[in-house]
Amino acid sequence: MPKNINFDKIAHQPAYRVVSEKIRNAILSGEIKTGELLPTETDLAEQFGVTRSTIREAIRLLEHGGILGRADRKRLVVTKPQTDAIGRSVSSALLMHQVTYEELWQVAMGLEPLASKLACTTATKQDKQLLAANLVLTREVMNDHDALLAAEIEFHDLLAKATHNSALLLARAPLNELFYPVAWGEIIRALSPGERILVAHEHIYAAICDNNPDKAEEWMKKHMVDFRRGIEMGNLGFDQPVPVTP
Amino acid sequence: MPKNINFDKIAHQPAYRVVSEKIRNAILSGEIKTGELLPTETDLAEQFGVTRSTIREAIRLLEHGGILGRADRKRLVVTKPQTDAIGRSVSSALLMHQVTYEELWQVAMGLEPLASKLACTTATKQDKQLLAANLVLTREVMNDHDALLAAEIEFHDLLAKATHNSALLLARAPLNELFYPVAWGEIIRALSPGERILVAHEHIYAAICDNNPDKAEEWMKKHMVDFRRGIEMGNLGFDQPVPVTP
DNA sequence: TATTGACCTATTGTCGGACAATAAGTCAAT
DNA sequence: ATTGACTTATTGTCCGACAATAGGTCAATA
Repeated sequence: MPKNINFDKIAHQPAYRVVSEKIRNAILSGEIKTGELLPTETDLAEQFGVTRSTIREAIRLLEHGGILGRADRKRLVVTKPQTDAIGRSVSSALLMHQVTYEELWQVAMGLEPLASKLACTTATKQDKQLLAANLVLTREVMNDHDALLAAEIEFHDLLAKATHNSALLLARAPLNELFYPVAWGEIIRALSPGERILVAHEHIYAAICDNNPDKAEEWMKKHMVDFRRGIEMGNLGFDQPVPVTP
Repeated sequence: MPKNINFDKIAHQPAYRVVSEKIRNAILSGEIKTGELLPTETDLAEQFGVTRSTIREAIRLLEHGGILGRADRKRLVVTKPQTDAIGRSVSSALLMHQVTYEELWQVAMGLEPLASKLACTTATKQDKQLLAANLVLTREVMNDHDALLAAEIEFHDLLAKATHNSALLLARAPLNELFYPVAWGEIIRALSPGERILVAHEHIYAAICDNNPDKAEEWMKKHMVDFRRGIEMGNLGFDQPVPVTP
């Protein structure tokens, strides 16, 4: 038996990780501000005392998280990660966990009514205008499946944006990315529920304009329950994993 | 004025992106299964017809999302992204958006009561045992601020895991990562609310064992409202951005 | 004046080769 | 069954090179 001495596992990080962390910290701590250009690769290589290849690997590591983007396709720039950028990572993760419609719906049930409620007090005039425009659009494309799907997704997205809550936006990113496109897509093709969708959206919109959080929340709940029924009636099993569709 | 002909912006992707996408698709489509080793860098370079450097950059791109990890610190292996891996990306994003306590609390209000409710029907014996053990631990470390904080965070984490809903786990990752550590940390140091925390946790646990979703949800809501009051009473403003603490 | 063109420069994307460090495997010795 | 010595495969890092191109400057042109 070994003595009961325990050494900590020593943490030998490869250089590209170390560099990546340092850059990440510099960005998060505000040392390099959003919108600023990152030094050129050659500069960085010199500063950190490593080769350009190493720097490049470090940069790639950050690029995926959306912290770094490119201004004009050449120089790298520090960016606020947009929800869709981060959403892709999350979606990949969920797909690999074989997330089911049921699971996503449960999250939607937690977040979407909340978004409706919050939007009542936070929505600006512009937010409301965008929502109104979306309603008009929805009515127009009622019979075009693809366009209707896009409009439906946009409505929920606009609503979430109207909360001006970035945490909420990020938390519901997978809904935009995975859930609605696939699930609503199926439902719309199978049941043509355009009218029902529009009615729900209109009530939610009205509630927001009336500054009536309870009503907004309530209608969104109804809308989501309706949605669930749609899935159940369609051929797609509610407890099935969401299929991979690139 | 230019003629109203519009060409699509041509999408010239650098090779490392293309390669990264191809590997990503191969993984998501199940062509390479979870747990399998990725071919060696030299192999990949040959297969794709690019240099090893390019392959490496492509790999780094995926590594950040947690799709790739390493089995034994050498060969790369395909992994299911764990919540903490993805959580770090999301947290970075939120920090850069200067997310406030208020925003995170709102999300918590949407997700945590939901988790409590769901856990009632999904928690296994083992889940309950873990929760019970956590309660014992909490009682023991009641006066040790750091340990209490850790136990409190663990309780919520265990609860979320008991739902066996990966979408929910991922959505609430930033709470674990950002919100609780910082906010609870402050509250615990300032108010020593150990007793109140324990009582709430015990009620939630009891509700789960009784299979009483409404009660579980209700107590979690109370718990979160309590939490909010704690923040408001402490010196940290509720509408302040969460500080960057690496 | 505003667009075009020619030119130069800085920076990224990609290549190829090189070598050290180190997991992993093999086989013999204890 | 563990240790040790040896070999091999693979990653981490370095160096140097070059093509492609975005950006800037400045003159020529309509």
